[in-house]
Amino acid sequence: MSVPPLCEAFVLHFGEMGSRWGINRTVGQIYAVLFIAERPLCADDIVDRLNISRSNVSMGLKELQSWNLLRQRSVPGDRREFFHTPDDIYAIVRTLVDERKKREIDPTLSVLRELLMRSPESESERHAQGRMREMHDLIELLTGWYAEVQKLETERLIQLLSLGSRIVKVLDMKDRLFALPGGKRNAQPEKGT
Amino acid sequence: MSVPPLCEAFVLHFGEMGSRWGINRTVGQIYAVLFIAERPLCADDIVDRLNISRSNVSMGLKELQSWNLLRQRSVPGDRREFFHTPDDIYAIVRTLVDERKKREIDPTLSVLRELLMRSPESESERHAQGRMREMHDLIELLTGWYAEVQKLETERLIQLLSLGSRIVKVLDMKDRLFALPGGKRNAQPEKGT
DNA sequence: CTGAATTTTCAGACATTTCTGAAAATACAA
DNA sequence: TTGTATTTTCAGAAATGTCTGAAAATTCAG
Repeated sequence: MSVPPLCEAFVLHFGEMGSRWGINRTVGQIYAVLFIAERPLCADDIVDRLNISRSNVSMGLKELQSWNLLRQRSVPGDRREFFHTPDDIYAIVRTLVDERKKREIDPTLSVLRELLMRSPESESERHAQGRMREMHDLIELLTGWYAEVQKLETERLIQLLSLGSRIVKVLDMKDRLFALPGGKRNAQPEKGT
Repeated sequence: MSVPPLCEAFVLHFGEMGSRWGINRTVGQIYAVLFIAERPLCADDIVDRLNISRSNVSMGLKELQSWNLLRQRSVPGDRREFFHTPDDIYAIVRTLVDERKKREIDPTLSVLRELLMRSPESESERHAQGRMREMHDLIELLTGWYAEVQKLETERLIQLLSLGSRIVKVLDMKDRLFALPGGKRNAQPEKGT
């Protein structure tokens, strides 16, 4: 591998983690190289940096593209394609989570929906269906929340994230505001509880 | 496979999804069987239901235990161990997310921390380190938020999740309360914080 | 202790995934 | 069009992962 030591450590780590992330070593390394590159890279740049075959790079790039993780740029007068990752790391994470949800959660949700439509034909099927419903409802709650949060601008998201569990205090405050004696929606803070 | 049709469909799906979830087919199926079972099962019960070898079940159970996904119960006068999944599906998801974080995120965070301590020895290393810092800071923000939320009781968590993006309205309200004319921190509900 | 019931380990068979080089396809300048 | 640069495809080699049966280990009643 022909990259500076610091970069090499990063790239190797991404390669090793690849398998845990459901992509393979090479794909992880290609992504890492692109992520830290100072400029968009063409396929041969990646071959040089990682010492892997050209065809492997081609397949790896295809894979990353199927995850919507790459942008490409073509230089006038140059026939090659240059690849880079988005600058905005928040956007990257949004994409990543979206894609994982699409591959790892949505199919299950749709199978569960289908199975919940069927009529159980025994006590054990009835029980199983109960468990499936619990799973279904929780996944819906989580993905519904995610869909909502996904709509927020980065600014708002950071605000929310920074709040952490202190969000509970805000929720409490809201509850108190809305739960005053003498009717709802009376914004006098002090009285209630 | 000797389970009712509805259960079979569920189990087969979990098997197929297994590879996307970073576990193998058999382990996915074993989990599925335990998840929908009406009572704790012993290893041989699983062999019967899935038609796989006893040793495979043994390894699969070990794997699931390493994920903290199983509870076991021993019946007096019976030498066998019986396995089951927790009843509380929220607890299951908490465990799942914890374990995935531990395996998929924490190692990266620690590598990033280490790499950010090093001194860059070239312009390209400096740039790479900048990207690593962005990644590091975002992961810290996300995992920090997660750690906070993990502390909430299920009740609170559901409240928060149900709110979805309407949380923003609550945040706005909070901002307005704290940003009234006449100095900061004046419109708080209770005086002493 | 012995011996039966049960679980675990592990070498090798089998299956799947990843990687390569060579060939085919594509894109485009001249 | 031809020729060259570049990308993609794909068959098979290499590597990795999964599964099984047999043997070893463990557990516990008697």
